[in-house]
Amino acid sequence: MADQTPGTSRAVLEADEAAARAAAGVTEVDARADAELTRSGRDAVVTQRALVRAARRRFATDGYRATTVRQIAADAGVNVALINRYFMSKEGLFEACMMRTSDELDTQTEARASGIAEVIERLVSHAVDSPNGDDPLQLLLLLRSSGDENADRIRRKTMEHFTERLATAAGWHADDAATAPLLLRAQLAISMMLGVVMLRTSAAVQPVASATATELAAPLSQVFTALLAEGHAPE
Amino acid sequence: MADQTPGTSRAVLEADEAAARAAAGVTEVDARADAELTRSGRDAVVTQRALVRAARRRFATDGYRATTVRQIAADAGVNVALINRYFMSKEGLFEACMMRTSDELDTQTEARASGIAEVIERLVSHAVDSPNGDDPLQLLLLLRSSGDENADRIRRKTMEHFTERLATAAGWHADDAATAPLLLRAQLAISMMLGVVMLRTSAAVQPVASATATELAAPLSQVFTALLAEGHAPE
DNA sequence: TCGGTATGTAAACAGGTATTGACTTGAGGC
DNA sequence: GCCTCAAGTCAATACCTGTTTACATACCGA
Repeated sequence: MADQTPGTSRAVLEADEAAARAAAGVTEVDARADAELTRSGRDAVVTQRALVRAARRRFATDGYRATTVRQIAADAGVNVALINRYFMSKEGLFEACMMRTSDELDTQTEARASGIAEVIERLVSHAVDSPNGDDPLQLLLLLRSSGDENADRIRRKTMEHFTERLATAAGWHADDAATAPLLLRAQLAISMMLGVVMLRTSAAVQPVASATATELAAPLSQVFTALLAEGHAPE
Repeated sequence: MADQTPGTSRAVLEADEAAARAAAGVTEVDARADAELTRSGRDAVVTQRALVRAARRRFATDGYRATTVRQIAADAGVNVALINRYFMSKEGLFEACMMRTSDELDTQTEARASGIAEVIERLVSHAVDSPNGDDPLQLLLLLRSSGDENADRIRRKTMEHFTERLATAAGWHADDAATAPLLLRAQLAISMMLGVVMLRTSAAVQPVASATATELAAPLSQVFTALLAEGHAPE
C-alpha cells in the first residue's frame, strides 16, 4: 500500500501533463488532447485517457478491489507499469477516475434547467440510456468504496455535491428551512438511480436488466416526481 | 481457485451436516442445531453458524474480494482452516451466505400480508431500521458480484425470486398481462431499497446516512406507493 | 547525424492471498 | 485405560497482487 502522503514525487510530475489539467475540470482539455493525438502513435495523453476510460469501466462494474491493474492495462492495450508511471498507484488512477466523474456530473447538472420537469426527464435518461457504454451512466457506480480513506473522502464529497446540485435544481434553498427536506429527497432520487444502474449493469437481474428505456421511463418519472415535485412543502 | 466441479469430496461430506440442510431451506434446522448445541463446547454446527454470520457481515459491508478469510475467521473466533474444512472454499462460504439470505427473504415475504399498505410499511422499515446489525437489512448487499460465476447465478436467482414475491404481494398475477408491469415496478422498489441501504451503510453519504427513520419513512412510503399501489393498470 | 529525452517494455520484487497437509487435542465406546 | 474418530491448530504451499527496477525504442532539437 502506498504512503499516506502522495504529495510530490517524480511520477507525479510526469503525470501532471494530463492529470493536473483534468483535476482543473475543464472539458476544453479534451479538445487539446485530441489535437495532440495526431502527433504520433506514442502519446502519453492518449494512453492516460485510455487507462482512465478502461479503469472507470472496470471499477464501476467489478468494484475497486476486484479489478486488477493488469486487467485495466490489458483493456487499455498498454503496459501495466504505465499505471504507476502516470498515476503513481492504483489509488491514484482511481482518484483520477473520480475527478473526471465529478467534473462530468457537474457539467451535466449545471446546465440550466428550465424547470423541474426537465430535471426529472434528464434523471430518467441518465439512469436508463446506454447501459454498456462508458457514458456518465456507469460512473455512479464509482461510489463503491475503495478501501482507501482518501479516495473515499473524495467519493463522499462528490456525492454530496451532486446531491446539492440536484436539490437546488428542484427548488432547494440552503437558507430556507421550508425546503430543507428536498435535500434528503434529492439524495433518495440519486439512490433510486444508483439501484437501477446497479441492477442493470453490475448485477444483470431480470427483468430490469433487459427492460427498454420506454418501459422504465414511466415508473421512474413517477418516482422522481413523487420525490422532487410533490408532497413536500413548496415555497 | 477451486475446481469447477465441487460435487463430492471429503470436505463436502463433512459440511453436509448443516450446509445441505440449510440448502433445503427449512428454519426448523436452526432449532435442531440449537438442540445439538448442548453437546459440548466443540460443536461443528455452532462454528459453522458463527462463520456464516461473520461472513455475511463482512461480505455485505466490504464486498467479496475485499474480505479475507482470516478476517472472517477472526470475527467468528475460529481457526482459518475451518472455512475450507466446512465450506470447501471461500466461494462455498459465500454461497452458504447466499442460501441463508435467500431463505430469510423468503420467510419475510411469504408472511401473509393483509394488504399493499402493510407490504409498503414493511419495505420501509426493512430499508431503514438498524443499519449496523446483521439483520436482513444488509443482506441485500450480498447482491455484490463475487467474481465467481456460480455464486453470481445464485445471486441473480435470489433477486428475481424476491422480485416475484414482492410483485405477487402487490397484486401481480403471472398469467395476467394487465399486471405485468408490476413485476418491473417491484424490482424498481427493490432498487430503491438497495440504493438507500448502500448509501446509508457502505458509503456513508450525508444527509441520508444520518437521517432518522421517521425522516425517511415519509418519502420512501411515497415512492413505494407510487410504484406499487397506483399508476399501473389495476385488475 | 547524433545524443537526449520522453515513451513504452519486460522481468523481478515483496507482500498478501486462499488453500492444503500433517499434527494435536478432546469426547465417547468397548 | 486404551482406541477411535471428530474438531481444531499450525506451518508450509503455490499463486496473485501492486509496485519497482533496469532496459529498449521512438521522437526531436542541435
